Amino acid sequence: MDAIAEPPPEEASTIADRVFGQLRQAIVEGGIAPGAKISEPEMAARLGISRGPLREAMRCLESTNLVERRPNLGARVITLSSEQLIEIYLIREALEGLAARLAAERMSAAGIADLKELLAQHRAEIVLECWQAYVQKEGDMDFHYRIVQGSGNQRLIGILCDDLYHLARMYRCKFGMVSDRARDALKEHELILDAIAERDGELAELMMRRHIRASRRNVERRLATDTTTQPRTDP
Amino acid sequence: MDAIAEPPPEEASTIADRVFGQLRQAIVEGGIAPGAKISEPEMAARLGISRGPLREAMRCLESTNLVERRPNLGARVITLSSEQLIEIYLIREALEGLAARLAAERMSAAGIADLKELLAQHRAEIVLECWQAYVQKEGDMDFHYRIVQGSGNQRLIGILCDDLYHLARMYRCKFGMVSDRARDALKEHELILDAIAERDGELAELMMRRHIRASRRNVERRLATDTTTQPRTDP
DNA sequence: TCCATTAAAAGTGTCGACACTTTAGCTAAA
DNA sequence: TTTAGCTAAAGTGTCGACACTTTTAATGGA
Repeated sequence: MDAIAEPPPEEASTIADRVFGQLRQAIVEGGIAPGAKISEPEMAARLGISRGPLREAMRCLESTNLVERRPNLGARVITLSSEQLIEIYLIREALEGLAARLAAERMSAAGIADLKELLAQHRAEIVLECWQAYVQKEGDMDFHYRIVQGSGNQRLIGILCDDLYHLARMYRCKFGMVSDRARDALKEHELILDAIAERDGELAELMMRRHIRASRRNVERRLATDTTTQPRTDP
Repeated sequence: MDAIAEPPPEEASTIADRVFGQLRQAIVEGGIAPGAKISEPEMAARLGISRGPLREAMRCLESTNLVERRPNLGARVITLSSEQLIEIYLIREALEGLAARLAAERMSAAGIADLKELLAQHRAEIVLECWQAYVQKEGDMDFHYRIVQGSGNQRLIGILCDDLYHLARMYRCKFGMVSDRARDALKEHELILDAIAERDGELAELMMRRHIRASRRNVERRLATDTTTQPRTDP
């Protein structure tokens, strides 16, 4: 198996940066299993680079909480627990609520129009019966991603888009999340966008928090009852 | 001048980790000026190490947003703007509000007792007329730090204690913040702690958000009127 | 057979050296 | 004098090699 993808079209000017992106993608999408040890000589050989840039990339992965490193013992991909997933939902509720409020105040009219188009497209997909794909595929994250971008708060964008969203995606790839909440989620997205379009920051924040809270409770319910959503423990 | 402190008592087992801590402290406390370029050969020589571990430490500093690195151009300490300071306050309001709510639900009785003692000590200091020191010295941050720790949310702790608090301290070292809000802040702290002690998460969150909002507005007011709090632009 | 000791192998941490890029300074022409 | 081009210096990015630590395997004794 070839767990690490080829250098993506947009080439980073330095090997360490490129490898960081490659490894992050491989980890998030499951190409490198959670808990797996990453041997520096082996990985460097597989990537055709030396250990120097690889170690720099590993440091970045450690800083973004995708690998855990212990001195003299090496690095392992983090393992996913349902507790950590809930932790992330709680943080997202707080931060994306803020993002929605700021987006309502500062997002450009063009950005809002784009989002309306995106939601229209999602609505069409749901009607076409392939609606399971809505939340499952990156449609949901795409919506959230754009609102965070629209907040204009660079540090907020960094925390959510550079760190938490990759983790959230990792969970989605690991647990086979097939959401039954697509219709509700789309409706909630529309309410959020309406509030943003009317520049009602207070309402946008309230709606976003309620939306993420509903997602979290949905996950909590599944975790409590459905054993198939437990993380697989690959040998 | 010797901008970089000696290895702190608690020795990290690897050079890169230790140097990361040293450089972070030097940057936060102003030993290395904002905007200053960090030359790898020069810094490595000053620290008596080679460039390998230094580069790893720089990568970590970049991940924590304390330095900005551009390929082939080197790394510079970030510059502080009042806009970014406000960004941080907004994020803290959201996240520490969450932390206060979780702390009210999960903090140990012993932890609450310790906090009460801390506030009593702060109250005594204020009465002793050296009350300017309260917010200025790390007393304020100490209180916030413990509440975040009390939340038990590991990822929340990481975001606030590993990243944002160092930035906040950097701002405090740079702008000569002599707060006139010590008495108000202490009162607010007491209200927050009361809510936590009564396990009233909703109220604790509300009070914490209000407290941080008040701090932000205080800063905004100063930034608007007082030119002495503008960041110094060292040559 | 089982456990302790020990030697070898693998792996991480660190260093010095080299290639390529960027910058600074200098020369020369307009 | 100014500016364009060129050259040398400095700096970053990358690599291979070595030292020390951890793990594995083997050997020996009980």
